[in-house]
Amino acid sequence: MKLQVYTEPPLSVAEQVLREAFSKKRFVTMLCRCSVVYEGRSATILGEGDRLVIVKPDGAVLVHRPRGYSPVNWQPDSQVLEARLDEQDVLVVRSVRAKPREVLEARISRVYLITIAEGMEDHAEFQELMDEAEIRDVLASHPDLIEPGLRVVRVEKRMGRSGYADIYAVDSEGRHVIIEVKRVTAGREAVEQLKRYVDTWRRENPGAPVRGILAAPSITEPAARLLREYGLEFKRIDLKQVRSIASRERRASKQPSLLSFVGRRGEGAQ
Amino acid sequence: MKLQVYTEPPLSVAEQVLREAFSKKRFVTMLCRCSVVYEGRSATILGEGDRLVIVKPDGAVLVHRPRGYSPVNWQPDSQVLEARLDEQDVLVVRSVRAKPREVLEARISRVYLITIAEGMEDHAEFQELMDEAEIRDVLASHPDLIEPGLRVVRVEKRMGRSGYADIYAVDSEGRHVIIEVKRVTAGREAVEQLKRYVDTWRRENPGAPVRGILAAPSITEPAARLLREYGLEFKRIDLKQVRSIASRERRASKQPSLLSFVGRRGEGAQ
DNA sequence: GCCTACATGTCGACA
DNA sequence: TGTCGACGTGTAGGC
Repeated sequence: MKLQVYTEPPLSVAEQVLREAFSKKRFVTMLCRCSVVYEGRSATILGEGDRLVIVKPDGAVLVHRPRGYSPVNWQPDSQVLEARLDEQDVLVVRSVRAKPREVLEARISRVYLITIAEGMEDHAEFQELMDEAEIRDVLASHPDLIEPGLRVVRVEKRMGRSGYADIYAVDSEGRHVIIEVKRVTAGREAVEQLKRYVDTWRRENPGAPVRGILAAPSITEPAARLLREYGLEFKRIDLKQVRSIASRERRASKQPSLLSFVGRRGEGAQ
Repeated sequence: MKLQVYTEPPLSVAEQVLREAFSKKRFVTMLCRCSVVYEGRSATILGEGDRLVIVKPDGAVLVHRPRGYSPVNWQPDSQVLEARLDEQDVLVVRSVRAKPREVLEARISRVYLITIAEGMEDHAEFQELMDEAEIRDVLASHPDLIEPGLRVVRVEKRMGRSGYADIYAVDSEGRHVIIEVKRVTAGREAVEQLKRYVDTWRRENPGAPVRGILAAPSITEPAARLLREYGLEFKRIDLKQVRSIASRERRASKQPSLLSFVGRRGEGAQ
């Protein structure tokens, strides 16, 4: 990786440096004093202050204030990147995104530092464990975790136009069961989602008995109330248990090497 | 703002620099080669590659890959920040968040650049224009945009436990009208939200006629179908019109200076 | 390209 | 603190 560093460059120098960096699609970070104007789906104005501005090779732009996780302004990607000196000796960095049409402008009055990185190498795989799909798969292959005697018919079953039911099964008494899985506390929205699937199923299978089960580590009180109102059911999922099954089955089937990383420290979220 | 820049520091130097920066709550950016392990609400593993690591004074941590808007790993805030040299001469940066308990570890094999910023000054106001609240207020003060003869009774009316209806009004025939406002294309979720409010209202006012109107710039086909099914209505909102009214009224009432920024360039979304 | 649902979503407001 | 809803949500996946 090659790196260029410019400390306190005059704005005219910064302008040239940024232009070249943008055209050559470098990875740019800039500590500067700037104000920001954005207009697109919404519109925002941010007064002057010290910020970190990041411009990535793919045109992603991030403006970070000294605090917080979220960028105050950004562009997920941009097609046009410009740097120019304004009439009043302000360095204007302008980023335009085509669809939706969005414009972001940082008006920079002072540059503390610019770094230009060329040839950042990053081809590593990103592995996510315990996302909803994995929980769903564990439950599908161990339906007893939900209810004894449950027989899984299908995972990710399309429910007409309503979307996909996570698990579609038949219970010990032959009733159809639609199961919606959530990896976090289920709120009202999860209940509505399950309700939609059950309604769709009922419409397409008039008269046939069907149950709806919301499977999640927990549920909010209002959501539980709504669930009862709709005649649906809740099944608490023990994430620890699911985790241990998932990691065991991953160990048995997939890349055992990577997994050794996990579980070495920390005992997981409570 | 005071700035320290370290180019290609040995890991032992980087360790000391980071420790001091963390303890003194500096704003840190680091270009480095690292792998990342995260465990908390979920768990992830990221192999080695060149990344930008940001640590903010409040403990926010961001790890950015060369592409894309989203950080690949992060910590919205953290209570514990450590830097230490591992047995195998790897610089480990560990960030622990208390609630929920989440741990992020970057294992750094090489440091290209560290910058430590002290005293970043950023007290500027962030102004958002045309968020849902502003659209709602414009519609509330100009109900004719929704329907002639509409009389607004209340804005942000609490609907039992269901949440808040954006606008609560009475139409020209004396029927109650519940209006849900959306800033963007309304999907199924918006329809269900409105339905919930209308249902709640009906339960608390049995027999009284009530209408539900979804006011949005557009609506997805499935959502429109669902809306009809529920006996609710859709009213298309002309964002341009709302925008011009909002900016006119802002100009008349509030800070006219800031507003001069907006509208100078760009003609709005798409 | 539309639509749906997930996300370590984050964040703010309010009961 | 719990719960809810907005967000310029971003992002992946299906059709």
